[in-house]
Amino acid sequence: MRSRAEEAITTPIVTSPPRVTRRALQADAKEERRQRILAAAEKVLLAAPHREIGMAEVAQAAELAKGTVYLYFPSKDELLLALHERQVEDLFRALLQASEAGRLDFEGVLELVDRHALSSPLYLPLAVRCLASLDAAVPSAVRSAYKARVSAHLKQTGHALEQHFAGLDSGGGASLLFSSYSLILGMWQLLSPDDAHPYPLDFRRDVEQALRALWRGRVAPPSN
Amino acid sequence: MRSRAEEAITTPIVTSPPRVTRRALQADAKEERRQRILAAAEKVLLAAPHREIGMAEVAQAAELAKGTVYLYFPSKDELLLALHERQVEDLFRALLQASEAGRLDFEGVLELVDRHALSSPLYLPLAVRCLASLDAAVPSAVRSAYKARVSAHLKQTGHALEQHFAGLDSGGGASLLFSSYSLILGMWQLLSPDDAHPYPLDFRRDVEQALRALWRGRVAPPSN
Amino acid sequence: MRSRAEEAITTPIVTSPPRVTRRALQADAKEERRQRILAAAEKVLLAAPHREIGMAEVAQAAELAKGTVYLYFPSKDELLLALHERQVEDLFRALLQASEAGRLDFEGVLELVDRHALSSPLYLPLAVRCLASLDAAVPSAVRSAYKARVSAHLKQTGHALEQHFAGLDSGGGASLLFSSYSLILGMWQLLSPDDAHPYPLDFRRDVEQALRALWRGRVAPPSN
Amino acid sequence: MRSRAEEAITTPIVTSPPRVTRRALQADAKEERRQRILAAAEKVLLAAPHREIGMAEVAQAAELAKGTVYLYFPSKDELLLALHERQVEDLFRALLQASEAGRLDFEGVLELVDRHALSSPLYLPLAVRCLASLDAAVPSAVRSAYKARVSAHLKQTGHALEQHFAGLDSGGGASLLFSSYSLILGMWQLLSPDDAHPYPLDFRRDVEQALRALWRGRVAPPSN
DNA sequence: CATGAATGAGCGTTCATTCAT
DNA sequence: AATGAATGAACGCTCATTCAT
Repeated sequence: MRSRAEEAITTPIVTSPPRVTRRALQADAKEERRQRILAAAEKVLLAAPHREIGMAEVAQAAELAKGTVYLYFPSKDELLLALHERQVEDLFRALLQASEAGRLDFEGVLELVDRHALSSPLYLPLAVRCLASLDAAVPSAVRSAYKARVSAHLKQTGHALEQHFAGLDSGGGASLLFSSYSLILGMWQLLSPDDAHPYPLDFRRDVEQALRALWRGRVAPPSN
Repeated sequence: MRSRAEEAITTPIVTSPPRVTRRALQADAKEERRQRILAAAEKVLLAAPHREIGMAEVAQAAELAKGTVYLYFPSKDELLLALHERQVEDLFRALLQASEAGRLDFEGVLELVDRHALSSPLYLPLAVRCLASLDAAVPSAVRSAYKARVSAHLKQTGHALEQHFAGLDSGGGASLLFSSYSLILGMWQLLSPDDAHPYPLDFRRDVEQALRALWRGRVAPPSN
Repeated sequence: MRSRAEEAITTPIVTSPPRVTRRALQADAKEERRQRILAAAEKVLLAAPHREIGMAEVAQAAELAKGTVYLYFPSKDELLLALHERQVEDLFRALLQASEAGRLDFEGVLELVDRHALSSPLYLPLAVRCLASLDAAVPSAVRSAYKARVSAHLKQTGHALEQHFAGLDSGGGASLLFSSYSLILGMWQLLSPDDAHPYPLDFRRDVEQALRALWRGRVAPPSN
Repeated sequence: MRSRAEEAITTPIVTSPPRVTRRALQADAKEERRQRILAAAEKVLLAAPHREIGMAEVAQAAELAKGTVYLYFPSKDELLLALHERQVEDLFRALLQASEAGRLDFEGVLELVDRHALSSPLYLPLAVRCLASLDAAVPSAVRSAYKARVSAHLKQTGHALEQHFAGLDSGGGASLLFSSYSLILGMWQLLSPDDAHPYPLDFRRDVEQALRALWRGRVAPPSN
């Protein structure tokens, strides 16, 4: 590593930009790179949602060297976890927006879940893969932080849900969301991994039916 | 083949074999050896339910050579699948017995599910692992056969379930079992993979709560 | 193993056949089995002349157990060598017959070589395979015996050849046969191993051309 | 990149790198490493020309990790093929040089063939091994490219040969070279694989005799 | 003689990660 | 910060041969 003195010599001219701005710019650039890598991983994964992808592929798709990827993500598992979390947050964001628009009823939630997860060729395979690696390969600090963030989303959206359904007591919203999510995850694993039955055939319908029952058992019976 | 008389002469005293049969020539001895390998795999897996085990470990635990294991199972994935299926069948068998004893209500099912799956350190991790490998690594013929067997169990137990709950129409029993199973599988993945929260703490309770809601939404409301 | 006394008891009736005949019958039966195994190996090999075959395949094709094959051939290499030698002897036998019929000129030899080796999908691949294993995997005693037998054939046929060509001195016939054989073997390896150029296209023609030159260089110029 | 001045400061005394470059970053360094691996393979092979070598041995001999070898050669078969081709090219290069020096008569060719192939403990065993694996284990694109390169060499040297021998028509040179090569390859397999008769005894003499006949049959009779 | 279950050494290849440049 | 060459542990599977039955 080069000493400060050296640096002063080799970068003699560019002195100007104020510290804060510079840092901010760098931070922006860094975040941009991160997103670019995630986008690359997503692209690669979309081409073959089931196959386990390699870091070389991701790096190539991001037009970066393999080593560079490791400057932004400490491991493959955490890279994939970050991608997964981005998708989770997209879903929660959509749910919150629906909540603000007063459309957080069963149909509204189902539609968003369908759009973000059920119909995405990526969401559920990636979710399963990441959950499997969570405790085997991810440092516990990272795992805990991830779980805490998801919990917070869950709690927040759960609260919103409780506004819409009188039958839900405090915490009941988060709990309902959680079990709904579990249900979807489990059903996908039991139904989807089959080339004979491509994705959306019965899966969408079966999930809807089960979710409807689950919600009916929790809150005042929905339309059905 | 030697006559009984001869046998009496040449093996005069020792009636039962002094040691475990070294070679499995009869069909039942072969089945026994198969089970022994499965037991060995189970033992190895129990020591570290999360880690991916190797065939060498299994062979060693079974006191057999690596190649011998491959006489009984064509691949690691199919060995694990067989182990998983054995556990699945144990559960279904227990459910059928409960059905015959007229105890196939929610509490009865929950208790059996708890005993066989929730409380087993093996069942759910193995289930997830096998489901993940089902389409990636298992020949489609084997996959289809496995699915068909499980479907048959599901249908049979579903029918039995429909006897107990007037609210279930034909096929509703299997469907309810299926979504219950999905729910458990999903919740396990979301909750369990954490060394900080060892298995049975909240998991059991949360699963019960969610299952109860699911069933309540499907059939005449259970006790709760 | 059973004692003589036991044998006397368990095979009480069949006493008659004279020793010699019996041995001869057994020897015949044994030889028949040997040939049957060789035929099975040939059949398997014909199905895929390039692939390395397994003893299990041979045993199955011979409708015998794997272990039984080892009662007749001490190893896979020697089994294949025996098969190869049988083909070599077929060729030599045909050459001798041609010699006795006075047709051991170039055209006659070429025709027989073509029929037995060039046109056979088995001969040359097997020859190369066996030659490769000769010193690596075959006991030296077996190797020497094989070489001696082939040398004898070579010498005998060489002598016959010398009758037809005044230009050949003593030993020249065997030498010419030997180099002809080498030429064919080498050309096959350089030309054949290609899916793009299936066997008989140019190979036959090129071999003939080269052989003709070789013979022309040795003896009084042949017809061409 | 650091300026010369800087370098002078940070690495004040030692001018040339004290040890072999650890990383091959430049194209020529990469080529050098490729050659080093080939040299290592050659060394290992020389120790036991018949035995099938392993990549681990090659890597160890090259003082590299096993994985590194795979950065330069996609498979063992292609590594060996590259080594073989290097030897083939050495031979063709020598033939061309002889041609330019006007010494491409029979004696000249024989001497070069002797030096490069017959007397090398490596050349012919490796040639046979590579020819055997060419269609079984090498991607067809690689195979075709290899064959094309050898064909080009053959054609070029064949043309040169035709200058020296009036009796050779167009294409006759390549054809003569080709059959000569076949003859050598075949004779080596028939004669050499024997520990009782180490290489150079009769082999050299027999090859010469056969080649002489082959050439005599093609062109104006050489001295003999 | 016949069987076929059991053996176990042997190996090429991948790929996440590191670190010299 | 960026690169990409180097690393090396990890592993499932085959199959010729043996030998208990």
